[in-house]
Amino acid sequence: MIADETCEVFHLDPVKVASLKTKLLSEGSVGALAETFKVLGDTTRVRMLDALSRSELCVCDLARLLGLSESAVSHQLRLLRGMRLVRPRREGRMMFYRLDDHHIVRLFAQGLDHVEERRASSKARTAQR
Amino acid sequence: MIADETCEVFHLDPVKVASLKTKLLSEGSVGALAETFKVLGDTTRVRMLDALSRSELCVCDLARLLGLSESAVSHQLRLLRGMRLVRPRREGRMMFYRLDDHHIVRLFAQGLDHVEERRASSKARTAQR
DNA sequence: TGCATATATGAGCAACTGCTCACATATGCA
DNA sequence: TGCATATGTGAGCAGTTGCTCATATATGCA
Repeated sequence: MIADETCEVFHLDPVKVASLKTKLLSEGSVGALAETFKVLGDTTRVRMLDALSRSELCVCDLARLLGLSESAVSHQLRLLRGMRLVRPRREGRMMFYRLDDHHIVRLFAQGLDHVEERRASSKARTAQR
Repeated sequence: MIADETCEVFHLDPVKVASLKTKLLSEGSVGALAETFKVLGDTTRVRMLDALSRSELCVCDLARLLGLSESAVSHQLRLLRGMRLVRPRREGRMMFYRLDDHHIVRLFAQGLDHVEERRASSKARTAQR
């Protein structure tokens, strides 16, 4: 067989394949989902969003609280602003940021559930040995 | 001021800063959360997990279904296996994979909610102009 | 207006990621 | 055992990411 990339034919029932294809997420949904998760897939941004979900903070305080440079924080805030996850509010020369999308809090909570259960089940698995 | 990295003093009430610090997610939780979201932050893996959430598939069919090389799929499956998101089952020379963690499905659903709402509110914002 | 403070941003660099290509491993069957 | 098929994996490369450093912009105040 030449088998360039994949096998020539589906092993799965072709009818099932066709039905599967119609159920898959659209390209747009996949892209949007991945983009959202990608933003959340970085410890710095998770820490920033976590802090901002609890209190509105100026750039300087946020940087200091998390032990980051103001520049790094500012760059990340720009990204988060672009994704409409945080919202700025000017007060004199300071910019106060806060969470603009509380879905994030729920996603964090759900993500933590996942993490916790994974930890618990891996413990159980270790204990069995 | 020398202002090396951040401002010298918090602008926020020090009492509030102290209370905020105790509420923040632990280092471990932050790391685990970011790691989880990072895995989901890639279109290839989103598509793979989406497909596997609907049907158990062998590597070859999965590759063909999504238009990817088997090698690429295999590499990603290794990653997903390591994170216990998918589970393999051997049948002859074929390996069938399926979702091993249905939290993922809920995370996807929740992520899509977020995406949808963002889309809706941005439409509303455009319409206002 | 001129200077200090607070934030934003562009360039550039080191680390990481996801793919391909070549090859290794594992199973079924003649 | 020997060959074909199905999957797994290491190396390497191009693209991306997150940081720092230098500098720009914006605001408050004397």
